[in-house]
Amino acid sequence: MNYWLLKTEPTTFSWDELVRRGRAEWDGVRNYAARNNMRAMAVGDLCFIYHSNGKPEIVGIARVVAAAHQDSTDQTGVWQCVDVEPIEKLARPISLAEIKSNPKLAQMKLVTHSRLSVQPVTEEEWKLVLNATI
DNA sequence: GCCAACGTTGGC
DNA sequence: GCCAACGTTGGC
Repeated sequence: MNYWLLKTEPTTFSWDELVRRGRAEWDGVRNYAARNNMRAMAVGDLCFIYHSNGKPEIVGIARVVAAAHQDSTDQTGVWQCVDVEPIEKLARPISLAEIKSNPKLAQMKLVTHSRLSVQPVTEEEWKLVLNATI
């Protein structure tokens, strides 16, 4: 199983909205690197949900429930998305500042490739973030 | 295929 | 609102 991080602007689509819907297409991604990461996802993989813009922080965990398929908001056939469902909110959100200040997390794509909206997370990083919430 | 111009993202 | 980073576009 692999781990990922999905960015979203909460004013457009927030964690709470994902919980309200129960399941959602992670659509609207228009970046090749991000799309390729979604193609690499398998059902059962876990994703951090990250709120960008305003108050940057990881807020919750979602699970991939459908592998990459045609993005219903795209007419060109180029873009794809996965479906995810919310699993749980973090015990407390982990801010970008906190991630940057932790030397063990300084290599996260969130820090080194800050604009990539769908990114892989290593198992070690995943555990370190979860440990930080306790 | 290079690279300048331009648009977007997203932290601050 | 500013601006750095970076992806995309298009002329040559």
